Amino acid sequence: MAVTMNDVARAAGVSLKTVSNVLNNYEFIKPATRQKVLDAIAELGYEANLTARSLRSGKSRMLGLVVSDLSVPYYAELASRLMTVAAARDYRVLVEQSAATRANELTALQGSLSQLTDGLLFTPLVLDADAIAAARRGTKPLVMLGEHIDDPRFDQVTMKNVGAAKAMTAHLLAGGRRRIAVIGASPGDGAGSPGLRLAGYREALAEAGVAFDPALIVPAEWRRDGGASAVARLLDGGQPFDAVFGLNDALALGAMHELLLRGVRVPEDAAVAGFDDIDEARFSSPSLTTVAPGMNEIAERCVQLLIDRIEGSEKADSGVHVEAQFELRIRASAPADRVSQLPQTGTSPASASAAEGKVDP
Amino acid sequence: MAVTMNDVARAAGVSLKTVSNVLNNYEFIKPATRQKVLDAIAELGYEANLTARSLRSGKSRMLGLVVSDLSVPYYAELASRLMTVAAARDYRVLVEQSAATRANELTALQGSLSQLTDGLLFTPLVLDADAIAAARRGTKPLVMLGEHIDDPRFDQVTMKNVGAAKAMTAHLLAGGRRRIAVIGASPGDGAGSPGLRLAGYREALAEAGVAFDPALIVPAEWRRDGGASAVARLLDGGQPFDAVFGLNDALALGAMHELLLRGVRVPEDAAVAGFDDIDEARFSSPSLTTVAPGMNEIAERCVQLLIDRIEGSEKADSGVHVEAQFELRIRASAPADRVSQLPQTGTSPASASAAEGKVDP
DNA sequence: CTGAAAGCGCTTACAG
DNA sequence: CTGAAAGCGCTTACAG
Repeated sequence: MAVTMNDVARAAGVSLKTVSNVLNNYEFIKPATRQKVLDAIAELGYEANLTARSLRSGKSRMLGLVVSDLSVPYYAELASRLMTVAAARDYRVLVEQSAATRANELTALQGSLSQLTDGLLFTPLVLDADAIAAARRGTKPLVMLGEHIDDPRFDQVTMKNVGAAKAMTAHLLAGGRRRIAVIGASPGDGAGSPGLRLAGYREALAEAGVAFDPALIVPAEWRRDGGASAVARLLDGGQPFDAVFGLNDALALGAMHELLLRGVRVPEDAAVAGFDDIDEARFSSPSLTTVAPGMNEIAERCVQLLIDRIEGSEKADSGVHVEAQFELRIRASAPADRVSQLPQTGTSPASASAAEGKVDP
Repeated sequence: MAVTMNDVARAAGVSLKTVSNVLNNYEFIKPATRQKVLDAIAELGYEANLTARSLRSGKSRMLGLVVSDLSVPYYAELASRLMTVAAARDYRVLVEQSAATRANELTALQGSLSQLTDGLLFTPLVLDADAIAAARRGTKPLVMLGEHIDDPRFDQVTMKNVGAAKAMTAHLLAGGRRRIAVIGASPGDGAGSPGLRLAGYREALAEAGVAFDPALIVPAEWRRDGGASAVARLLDGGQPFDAVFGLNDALALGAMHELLLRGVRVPEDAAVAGFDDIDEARFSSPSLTTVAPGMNEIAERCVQLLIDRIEGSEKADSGVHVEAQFELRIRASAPADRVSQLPQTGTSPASASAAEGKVDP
């Protein structure tokens, strides 16, 4: 029913191979022959059957993207950009959600997703480098996204977690904050985004001569509700603090929501900072100070790296590691200068018993 | 290199067809034969080549999803759910972004997306029913999402736009609001989400005996920044209002951000309501009153309808139309009772000159 | 520069 | 219940 290459060949009076040559931009074709073929294609409305091409050539021009949950704003924004960047090189992106479970991450690596695609952009959250190396079958390219893995065996595109968290912490310290709670990590975390960002926090504290207090490090699921309940626990525990650093924006926004609900003023009683600079951060009330981790650069570099591996133009023997540049976005939730925000009031540490809220958005 | 059906057939001592029969759950196979085949599959680690299956059978077990922009929270949350629902029926979802341009919507309908998938979930924003009917090639099933199209030729899954907007407006009126600004529509809008939601708003006003004032209807791009700038124009125009109904949550959240920035108290000076109930709405400050449009139901019904069309179990001659049930989510930005919020202050209409902001989150 | 043939790995009539 | 053969629509060596 659909028009095939055979129909085109017949209409143009050439062989199948010649049509294929034209479609694949083979260079040594007589202009007249090429034109005959192009005319026939246009006249018949021929479109190549991608499935047949894929079966024969072994290439699908699809990239797989594995994230835990596409409804997480950071992943949604990343996926959207990845699709746009990939489309510019004539690739599609096929997304798979892992729900951050071991079984699903293994399936993503071994199952039909990798069969359907030419390579994978993988954000592992539970599998470690050895598990991934062991699970991997075949030789299709694999680029790691995020910071859970840091291993010379793998190509990897990340953000400057340590440096960015350090810069943000330094910003809060410069604003006069001394008891900065961290939401989304455990004191002992070493690897992955939580551990790296916590390390940056500690470096900044050390340079400023501020003691590290493990009581200020509050574990939480990296979602808005996780941030909210972490702050609730912090306030209920009576631990004084004058700033909250959510290790991603969802945590920070959830934290800010709970603070305001409890009557803690932001930024007067407690500054709030996040990490990711999702679109929502600009429009929260107060707007959220956060780290812009260079998402555009991440999207471009990882698609480019993966396609270069697929097409063989990137030949490095060991893993290529790319780190995107970050920027701080200073907004109302944690302004540069604490004093200028509060000409008359002065500062008081936040607590569960803070008075009626008053917010400067 | 990969294990093929032929290898399995040889190992099991049966023909290719028998292996195929086992894989496709053909019922009349001797248990012993089936077991031999299953053993061989397990031993060799055979996995069916989906591309070959797709080429031969003409079915890919992929659904196409066309939205304007996957980074829009509503679409991200919808896509995430669609994937989960589809996966339960052993289908994948391939997403394409149209950027709400005519050219891209046509491409999505005619191009390689429809070739790669067994059917399309399509959210048209610029194409109308006739254009879609004309552009459509072949006979692959197509289910419309959203309200831009309402045409008996097409299957369609929508929300109760009119009823939900009417209920929300009635809620605002019941709270004592009389000058309710609408963000995201033009006074003349008739069709699509803006027109339908505006119609619900007008019905509620009429039933309450409140006059419709076109000066309160403010057009805007359906994004956070659109909501913010629409409110800025409204305030700058000096038009008094005591509530803002953003026709989606992004608009409402952007509007709320701008109100608070200008010192307009929410909900004291102006209540704010939205539409969609994205996750963010629960965690804004104040939390956002909005319409939950039944996204789970929408996701389930549209995937089910599309797959039933693909597999032939849905045989209706004309378009099947499904409307999901909605619920109001009453939160702090527009509580049920205005007076209880303000025991001592009373009400004053918002204006650009409103005094220093004070927010009850 | 172009053609005739083989084959990617399945499913699908068609026999038996 | 199972087998041998054809064919989905391409690309890829191999000739010439």
